[in-house]
Amino acid sequence: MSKDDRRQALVQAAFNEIAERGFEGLRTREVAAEVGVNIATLHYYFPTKEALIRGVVDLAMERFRSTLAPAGSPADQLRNHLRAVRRLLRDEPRLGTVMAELALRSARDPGLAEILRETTGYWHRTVRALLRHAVTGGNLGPDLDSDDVAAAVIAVLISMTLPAAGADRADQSLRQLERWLGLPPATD
Amino acid sequence: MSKDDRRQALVQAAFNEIAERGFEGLRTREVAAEVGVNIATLHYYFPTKEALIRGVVDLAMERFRSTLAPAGSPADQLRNHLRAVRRLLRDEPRLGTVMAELALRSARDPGLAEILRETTGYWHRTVRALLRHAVTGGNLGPDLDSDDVAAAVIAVLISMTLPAAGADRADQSLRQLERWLGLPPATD
Amino acid sequence: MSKDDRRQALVQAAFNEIAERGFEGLRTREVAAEVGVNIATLHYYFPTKEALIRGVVDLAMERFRSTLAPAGSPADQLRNHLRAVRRLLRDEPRLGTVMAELALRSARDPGLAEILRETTGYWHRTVRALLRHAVTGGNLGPDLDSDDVAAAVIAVLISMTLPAAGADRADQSLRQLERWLGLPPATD
Amino acid sequence: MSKDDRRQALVQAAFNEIAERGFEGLRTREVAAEVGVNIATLHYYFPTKEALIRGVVDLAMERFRSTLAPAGSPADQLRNHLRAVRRLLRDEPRLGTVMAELALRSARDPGLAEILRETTGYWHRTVRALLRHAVTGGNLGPDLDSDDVAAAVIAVLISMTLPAAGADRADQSLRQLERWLGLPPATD
DNA sequence: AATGAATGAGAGTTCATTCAT
DNA sequence: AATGAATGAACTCTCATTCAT
Repeated sequence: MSKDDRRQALVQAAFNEIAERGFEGLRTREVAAEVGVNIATLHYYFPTKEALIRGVVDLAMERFRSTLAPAGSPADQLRNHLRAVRRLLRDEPRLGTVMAELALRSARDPGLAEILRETTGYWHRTVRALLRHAVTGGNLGPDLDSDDVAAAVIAVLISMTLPAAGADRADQSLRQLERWLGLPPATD
Repeated sequence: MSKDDRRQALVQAAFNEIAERGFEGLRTREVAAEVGVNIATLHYYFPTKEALIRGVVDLAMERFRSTLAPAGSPADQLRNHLRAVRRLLRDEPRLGTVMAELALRSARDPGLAEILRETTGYWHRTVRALLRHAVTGGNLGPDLDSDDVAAAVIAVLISMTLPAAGADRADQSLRQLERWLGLPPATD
Repeated sequence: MSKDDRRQALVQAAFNEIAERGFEGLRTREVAAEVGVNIATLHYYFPTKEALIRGVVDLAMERFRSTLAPAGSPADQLRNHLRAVRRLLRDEPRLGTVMAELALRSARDPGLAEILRETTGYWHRTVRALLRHAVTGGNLGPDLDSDDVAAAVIAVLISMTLPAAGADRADQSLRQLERWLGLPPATD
Repeated sequence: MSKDDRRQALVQAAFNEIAERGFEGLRTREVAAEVGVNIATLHYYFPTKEALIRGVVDLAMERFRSTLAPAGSPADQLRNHLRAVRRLLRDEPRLGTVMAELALRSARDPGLAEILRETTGYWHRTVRALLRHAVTGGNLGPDLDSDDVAAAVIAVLISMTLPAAGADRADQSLRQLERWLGLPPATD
């Protein structure tokens, strides 16, 4: 197993632990055990627990950002984006959980806060661009190309990372969002 | 200081600690110190850390539920509710943080999950009732009285408990929500 | 309840706790709870845990010493003594347990060691006197009136306070002792 | 120092602590300090205090059982056994104390009770066999080959683990036991 | 005579981190 | 590159004791 593979395995294990036990329950020994290596080996790859967490942040950000890439014909990109995010959070609920954990932690971690701010900003600009394309293409009313709409879209998607509402609520709110955007509701 | 006051002081201190350091950083000694009592005194009031956390759950739920009570004339109740929640989370950002922490923790704590499920259910029914009143009163189009709309409203409000978006984004998304609901945007 | 009765109730409760959990598990709060009084009340009667233990020592010694008093006709006193001790330990196994606990503790408690030394000495002299009477009365061979025999008798009886051997072993050893002493074996 | 040596050192230190302070006064930190390691190191070898105590049980049982092995010509084995046990308890009084502590604890610890029951049973059978050999060899009257005699022998020896009687009493009772068994009294 | 409230000291246990090998 | 062994610091929780009432 290459050095990089092992690094990734450790990060992935830490990711899983955070998803299942929260930062509250994250134990480096558990992470090492999950990968089947000694705790000292973990510290060989990541000098501190914090460094390991940085690795998890990078992993989560990368996974999420790869979903943001516009896909499909311009006319469909907005609807595809909503569906892609919903599918991501449904198929990989751990990612949503970890991102929510990171969001809460960012209040005490300026470096993390900056990273999330950048990602959120990029996401906002992406959604805004999708709105613009949809308006331009005649698929959306012109009043829907605004920061406020982008923020609302993102708000609904972000709320899906918290388990409070439940999966059904997530579907309902997303459906309504699509109605407000004038998109035919998703059915998958 | 009465026994009940001290209990409340301890719960409040734990609440503050969770808001500032997360469950990850909650330390009973810190809670006791914040109230100015010995750690043994804390255990005199709450036999275990978990019991103290239960106290925090009760406090958070009570604070939040007291905001749900409809206020103002029926025609204004929906708009008032949105504003009340936004104001609550703006004036008391700790409550939002704690509730998000609780939401994440509920994935590992069935008892807590049940409590949140109940509160969310109650909230949903409340919003749904407000929508119905608004439709009945002619302030809202009839298609807006649905579980989907209630879920969307709640989703936007819930997203405000996570710091990821930032205060500005919260305002934007709420303003757009009010537009979609046909309510004049809040200005305070 | 008179002051003295309450004192006695506390001592008895402590006695029971020692018998059931050993000094290892003796908790003043548990003692107070067993009597139904506040822990502070216990400290009103016994300023320290050690003082309470002294009370238990007195109680145990008194109970045991009252068994030592010769009973029956001189010819039967030796056999009666053996039977009385055996019956005491069978009917009140807690007393044996507590006395063994005290014996072990005496290694670290000179005051207690002195008390046990006195009691043991008194017991030894008592048994020795019983042996002498039996010899004088012609019920025992003259070689059985000695410190060695008294010590052996007491050794067998003391061993019955430890649960290691089991009740059957206690009966067996006592029966053999009676044989060696030329007493008809006990049958009850 | 090998891993096994350190384990043994910790067990031996715990053994010493129990002998000197009883289970009542057994403190893991003290045990670690006696060996000169950190308290966390102790928990590296023994996850819990109870596991450490199990180690002490094993040590005590092994030490005691190794004394039970018959030694010398068959004609002398019984006398040698008595002398060996007496010498063991005299030279290593801690072993007697620890075994008495274990005996008392066995009342609250079924696992320990089973271990002691086994050891006592084995001891009983051993003594019984020695009695049989002595009778067969003509060194003992035939009536002395019985469970009752074995039980009496063991009772006298067990009583020596309790300090109540004192060393002199132990010698006296053992001497008398040897007389009853028809063995010339020990003189060492 | 009795108690509720409070505490200092210390218990067993955990955990991220280090270091010699 | 990897590990077994070790640790300092800190954690939750306990307990005998005190004190104002």
